[in-house]
Amino acid sequence: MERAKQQLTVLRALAEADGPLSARELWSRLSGTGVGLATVYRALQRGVEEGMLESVELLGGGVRYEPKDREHHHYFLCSTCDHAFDLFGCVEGLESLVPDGFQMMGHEVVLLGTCDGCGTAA
Amino acid sequence: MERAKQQLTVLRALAEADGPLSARELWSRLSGTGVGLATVYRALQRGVEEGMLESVELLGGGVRYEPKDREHHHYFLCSTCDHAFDLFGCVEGLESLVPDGFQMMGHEVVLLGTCDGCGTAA
DNA sequence: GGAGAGATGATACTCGATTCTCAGTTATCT
DNA sequence: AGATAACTGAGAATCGAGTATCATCTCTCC
Repeated sequence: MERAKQQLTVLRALAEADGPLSARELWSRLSGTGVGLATVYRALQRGVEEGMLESVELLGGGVRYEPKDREHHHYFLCSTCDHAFDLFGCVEGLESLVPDGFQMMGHEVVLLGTCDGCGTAA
Repeated sequence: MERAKQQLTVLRALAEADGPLSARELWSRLSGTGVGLATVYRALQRGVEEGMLESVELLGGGVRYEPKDREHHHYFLCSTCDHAFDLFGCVEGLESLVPDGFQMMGHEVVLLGTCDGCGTAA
């Protein structure tokens, strides 16, 4: 296997994904390539430091990563396969929910349900 | 201190809170009462089993708990004190974000920013 | 070809969250 | 009061995520 290029392998896999991936998810996708878990973490960390990746936190713990060049978007979390999918578009009227004295600096919307594959398979 | 009533103490503290609390948060609020952490976890677990409590997961890991009798609502997560506040009201237009073939069964909206206390103090 | 720097995989380790264990405590029933 | 079962607090044990370590490998430069 090639060395010194694992970082690229990691970034590429992330770019090809249809949503943010956790370190473990990413690692299992690269399992055939012999990349170590530590390398995945290192590549992700470096990617974030260099501004190429962004870490996102969704429900259920774990941090996931995705390329930073994507527009503002939200996620669909499949309760069956636990995979997160990007959703493009946003919602309105969030400001009206903010109580007096609170300052909203961002928001996160996560839709829950079953994805295409899991819903069909069931 | 009274025994056999710690479960009630825990449920009451949760009912009086202005948002979902994590086990630790709850424990620190009860620190004066001598309730043990294990007891807090036990009370929460029993509360969920008996249908009185609901566990919610927000960004940033940790599971939080709140009484199940509350209406559909969302949360405001303060990035300074890391406390979650209930927000009543909801948003529209979420269905339009769902891709073909996906089935939405629920949604979660979390507003991020600084709460009343933290914003004022800063 | 050889030296040095950076990258890598395997694994040990750390840290926090949650659960388990156990002996002592309390309420209930007789 | 005595027996029994449920409850409790403290601390040990467990588990998973993420990090640190280390010997090895690869690339670059000389």
